[in-house]
Amino acid sequence: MINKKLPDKTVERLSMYRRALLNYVAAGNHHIFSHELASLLHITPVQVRRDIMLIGYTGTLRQGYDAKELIDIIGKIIDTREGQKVAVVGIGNLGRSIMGYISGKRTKMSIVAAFDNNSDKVDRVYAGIPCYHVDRMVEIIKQEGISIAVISVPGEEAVKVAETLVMAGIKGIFNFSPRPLNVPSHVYLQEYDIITMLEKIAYFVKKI
Amino acid sequence: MINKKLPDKTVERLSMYRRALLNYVAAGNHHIFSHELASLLHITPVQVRRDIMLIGYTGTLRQGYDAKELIDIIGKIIDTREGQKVAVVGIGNLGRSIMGYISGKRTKMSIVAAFDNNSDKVDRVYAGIPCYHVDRMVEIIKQEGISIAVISVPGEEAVKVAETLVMAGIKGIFNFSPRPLNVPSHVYLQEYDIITMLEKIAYFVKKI
DNA sequence: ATAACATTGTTAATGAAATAACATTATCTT
DNA sequence: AAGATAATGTTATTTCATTAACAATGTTAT
Repeated sequence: MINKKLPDKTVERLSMYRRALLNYVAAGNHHIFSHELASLLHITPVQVRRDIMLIGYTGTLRQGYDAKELIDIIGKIIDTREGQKVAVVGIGNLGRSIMGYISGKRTKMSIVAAFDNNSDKVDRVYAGIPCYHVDRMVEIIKQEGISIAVISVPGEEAVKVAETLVMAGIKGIFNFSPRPLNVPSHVYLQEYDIITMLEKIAYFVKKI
Repeated sequence: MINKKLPDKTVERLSMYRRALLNYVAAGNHHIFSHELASLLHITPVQVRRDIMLIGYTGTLRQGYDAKELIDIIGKIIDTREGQKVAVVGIGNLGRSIMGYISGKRTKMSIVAAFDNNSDKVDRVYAGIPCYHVDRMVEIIKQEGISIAVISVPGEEAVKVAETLVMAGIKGIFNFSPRPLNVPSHVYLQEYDIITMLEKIAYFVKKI
């Protein structure tokens, strides 16, 4: 189908389309128009159609899109057949919150390991996920075939953790710490700095 | 100085510049070149210079920028004199994590109230912040003059919470729930969907 | 059967962000 | 004193994302 990389923002929306569509189907619906899907996400219909065009799916003129088919196509784009394994590094509130979000959801991703350097947390189980000491990161990541890691440790530790993750062969890193990371180009890095985003809101609130 | 709105991404970087500069100054430094600041954030020097140009500050040719001055200027842009008050709605792991991030930090923002609908949590204090029942949101927000709210409730409750916040006169909303919100244009909305971002990483990891 | 309509799919235009190119200038070297 | 250097500040270009315009077409109404 499409082997070309999709635009960043389109991929984000595909994930959101899928979730909205799963609800929609669960409510007993079958077909959906671009303007309906758009209104579920509060975006424009044309953006929906454009995204759907990019993934090579086509609807029908008077019925719109078949919701189930669209869900499947999006799954083929985002998921891998076997599912991707995720590790969470840093079992503070944020780490636990992410573990809670995902474990038990019907996504193809699964969190299979947590890491922390606090011995009180090591060898316990959080949201069904075993917690190991960070010293065992490389070992476990290789052994389990984990491809994605979430960094939710304090800033001071983030750089070191990232280096270890890269060394362990991780493919994607989701960094919530406030330290900008530097990773080789074969590792996909997504950073999100909550404080910065709050400060951005503060700025625009001032301007309103 | 500049009364024109700055670009979104520039504001984000300003926040990150400031934090990097605070460390830099704390380490005893005084002046910084664009390429040094850039390397702290892993971005390009030209982007740093452009951002700094946009805020109307200028460095000196052979010394670069005065770190303290730059910190002050950024403060004038982002902060308000009295500081902005923030509420967190939903005291799950994510809510607590955000409260922990901010309370006690040297930012001008302060979290002054938390809300939850779980009576076990109401009337307790988390990270120094009192937790009220969601039914009292409008009252407390008005009384305290809270301008920004973080929504960290489960999806099902998010829409209702947002409506109440808008009604209470909130100016900025930071939505972590997976439900897209719809707010009037005088409210600044920042949404972040953690699952979606993880799925995006999954996609790009596949593509690498 | 024809016209009006509602919807999709696609191309074109616009806007925002990042990058590149380059002009300027204070300092240092010789 | 003249030239080289290393930095800034700014304009121009490119790239990416969104929005607008519109052509194509199956369905419904008359």
